[in-house]
Amino acid sequence: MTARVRFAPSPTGRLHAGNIRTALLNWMFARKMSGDFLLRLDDTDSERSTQAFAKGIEEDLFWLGLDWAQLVRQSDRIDRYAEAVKRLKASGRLYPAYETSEELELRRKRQLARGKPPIYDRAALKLTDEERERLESEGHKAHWRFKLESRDVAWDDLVRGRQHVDAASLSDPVLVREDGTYLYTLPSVVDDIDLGITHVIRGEDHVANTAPQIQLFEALGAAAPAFGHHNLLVSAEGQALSKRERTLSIESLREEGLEALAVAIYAATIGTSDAVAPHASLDDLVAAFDFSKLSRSPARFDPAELRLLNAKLLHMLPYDAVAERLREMGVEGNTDFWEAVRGNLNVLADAKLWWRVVSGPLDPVIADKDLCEKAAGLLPPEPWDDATWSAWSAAVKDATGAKGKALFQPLRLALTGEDHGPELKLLLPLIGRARASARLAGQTA
RNA sequence: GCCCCCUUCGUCUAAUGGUUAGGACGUCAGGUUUUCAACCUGAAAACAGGGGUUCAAUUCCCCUAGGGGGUACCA
Repeated sequence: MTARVRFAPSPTGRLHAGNIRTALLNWMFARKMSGDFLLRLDDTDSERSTQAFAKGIEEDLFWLGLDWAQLVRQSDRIDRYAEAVKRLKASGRLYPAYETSEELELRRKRQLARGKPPIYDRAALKLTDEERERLESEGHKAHWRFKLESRDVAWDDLVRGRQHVDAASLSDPVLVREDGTYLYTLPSVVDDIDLGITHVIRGEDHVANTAPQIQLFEALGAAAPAFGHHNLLVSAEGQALSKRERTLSIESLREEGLEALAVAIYAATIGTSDAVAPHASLDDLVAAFDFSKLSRSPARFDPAELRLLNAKLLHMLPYDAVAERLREMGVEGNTDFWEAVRGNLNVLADAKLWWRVVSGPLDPVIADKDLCEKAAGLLPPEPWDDATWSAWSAAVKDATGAKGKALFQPLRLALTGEDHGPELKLLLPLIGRARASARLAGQTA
């Protein structure tokens, strides 16, 4: 049996770091098993779901390099859910209830105050036919609850090992609202059955959901898939990742200019025993991937650490990997240029700065006028290569008596306008004699 | 309130009833670059606290503290 997994975000916002960790884990598992990775948009909540968010999610995944074999929208599958409801009603597992949510909330608070677990008391189950009819005739509409079997539900979790949840400690989940719309649990299970999902890989926040869902799979006559619940991400400060955490949206990380690969490696690798380190591609990560490497405690998502990884990744990337994107940003340098400057980049767009340094125009900074003038006079004729710099700078040293920092800083400042950067040995031939000469004279070039 | 999970260098983690508790990132130092960055080498740096069990506990048990998750007509 080939593995089939799914990533099922609800399009009620853009993807954030925590979401893509789930997506990545699913995708990598599918890759490793040569299985299918499906994208399922859980858009049954028509109030909060939007087309724009759905589009955004697809964009984010595409950017990260996660491709899906199939895209499914729950809003297209309402008929299937209705059919499942019919079957559950027929088998007596779904029962109507008439409490309002305000009423239920009040009841929960009372139970809590008395130190009791806030579990639904199944009052609706005790309603007689007459009482139900009266409620209906008074205009009350029913919502429908799934009647749980009071027993221990166990499964072998892919990451957490043997898990037990006592269904008796859970409320019977509402599956259908008064207005006929469905709550997460039902569509999710129906889809997993219809789509032949073999492994459900999701965040730890779903552990308790798994028990009712396993019962639902069984009530619908299907075998439950395998489950794996990964650790969640927390902020750099160690606090829970808020769903509104704008700074950690994938969109914002992309806008910051970070590499998709760095973001993916970071999100997939923190909280595992694999080192957070650059890899040439996502596939390099797949080979080493294993659920047993996931920690069971929350991992910190630290943007500062991600930026460091991004820089390290850039430093090892070959020219071919970035050539097209460099051209798109107007950087026409070739391999020589790339290899000279990549070690000084934090984000790829920094290459634009160094491209301007080698191709102009640029305002030089003249820190030592006398030295620069003498240096200009000593510039050898072209052609230049990477031996030119040391010969020339030695000549300048002899002529001026300047050495060390006093020699190199003024030259760097004049030639590049910056007080730091790639080796001048490599930069100088790229800048060329004409520009170097002009800049040493304080002219924009 | 109750239930579940977790706690090892600053961070992500490895291992183990007896170890100099290992690695990676960061930090610091040195080297290289007659400058800076990049790069190379090295160093400092941890078993949350308290009780047990044991010849021996970071490892097993209990308690406390802290963190995370759940307890929805959210997903």
